[in-house]
Amino acid sequence: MRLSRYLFSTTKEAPAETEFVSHRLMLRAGLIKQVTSGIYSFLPLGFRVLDKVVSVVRDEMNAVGAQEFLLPFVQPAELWKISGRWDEYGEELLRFQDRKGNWLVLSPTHEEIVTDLAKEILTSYRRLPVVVYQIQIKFRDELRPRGGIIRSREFLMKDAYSFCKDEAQMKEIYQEMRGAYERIFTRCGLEYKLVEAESGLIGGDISHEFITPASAGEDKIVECESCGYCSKLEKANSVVEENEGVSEGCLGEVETPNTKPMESLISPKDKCSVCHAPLRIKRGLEVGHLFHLGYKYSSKLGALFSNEEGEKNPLLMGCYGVGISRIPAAIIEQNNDEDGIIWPKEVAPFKAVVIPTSEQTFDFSEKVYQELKGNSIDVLWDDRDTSAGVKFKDSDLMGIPLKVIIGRTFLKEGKIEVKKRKNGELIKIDKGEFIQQFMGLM
RNA sequence: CGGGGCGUGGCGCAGCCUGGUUUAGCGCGCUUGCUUUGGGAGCAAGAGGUCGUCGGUUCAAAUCCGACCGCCCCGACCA
Repeated sequence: MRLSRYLFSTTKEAPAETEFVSHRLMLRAGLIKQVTSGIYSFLPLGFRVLDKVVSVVRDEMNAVGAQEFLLPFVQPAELWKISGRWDEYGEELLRFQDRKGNWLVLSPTHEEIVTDLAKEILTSYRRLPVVVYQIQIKFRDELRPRGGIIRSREFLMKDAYSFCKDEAQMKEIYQEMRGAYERIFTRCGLEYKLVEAESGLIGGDISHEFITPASAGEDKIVECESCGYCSKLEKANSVVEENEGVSEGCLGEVETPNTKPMESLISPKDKCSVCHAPLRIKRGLEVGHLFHLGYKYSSKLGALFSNEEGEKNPLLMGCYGVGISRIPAAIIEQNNDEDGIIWPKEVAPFKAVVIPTSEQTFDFSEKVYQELKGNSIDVLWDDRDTSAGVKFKDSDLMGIPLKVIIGRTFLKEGKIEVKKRKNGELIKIDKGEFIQQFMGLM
């Protein structure tokens, strides 16, 4: 893509009240633009990142046999009345009427409609288990949207639903999904913790969250300094040590008669209930959630299947969410410096930007750009008529992993420079060996 | 929903307290020209504003008062 024709805008300033790095940088680098409270446009650059995240998620979901489909964003009130959530959900559920006066909702999640679908098709144990997923807009009329895309009202989510015949099958699927999630977040360059969590309004008994450490996060997690025990603050257990310094290190599963649910705060006396090491509180951002839904929706909506004995039972359900539009923000929270964003390779909007810094190298820079493009590299060509400094600053702000600089070093030594965003490392490559060496850097 | 704050060219802000000498200002960005060009260049000349909306007070309102709308921040709640 030639930058002179790219719909983007970078700025030196962000509004004073934006307090999170990710929010500031997303605005400054021109990834998103706020339209109204909690609702954002993704500009081409931001959309590319989002799209990369989507690809990773899709890839890993497909790999564990989940099937992609698409459910409606606008749904009739009826199914919500049957499940009971028409009354339970409160004002977060945005409701409105069509011209005929029928009530509709902008879907905040899709359990009702997917259960209704499963009810028609999954009528026999022979067809189970099944996992379906979609990548779709959700709307939750949040009391208070915040942090830019971190907590928006309209957001993009991957939600998967599993239907099983029994607990054993369910457990298997749950583990597969967990594995897929671990790979998703690793590929996105995110550090994460898997913690036990509440399942809230979605329902169900077992629930785990993938929390990524970020000061912008809304969740507080408790982490053991020694054995890796990790939990949401409100679900955490601790033991109060009577005599200090008894046990050090991780002892694995131990009987802990003094175990107590943690209150809202931990004191220095609260120790890990597993290994008795000190605990600490961190802020984190929920990026993924696994729910064991049980029979809540299938029984209410009458989604029954026949088992081996010909008996009719409700489908055993699970659901699995990934907050896709939140992930770019989470990545930025963990990957930035004073110059801007530092995208991990897999989610970078472009892998490289070709920068001519002199009029005499402009034509040659286009050749290099075309050659990279010909090798299927997502590459930008900064063909703008502006100073080298501006090009470098913009590239750094936007977080492009590699700068391909063609300027005075090329004129003097015939060498193309490649500079890494992450550590500033500068590599000079001979014109003739450029492509081979560059591909080696990818 | 409770508490706090803000709405002024495309973006970021000042001006408001103490109404009129302000033709509504500054920085960034934008346009044109010249000089520049390896880390957000310089000079010169320009374009661009119903000061959120409606109403009130006043000889006079960006400025004071009221209502409304929108947005942000803290809290409770949530991917």
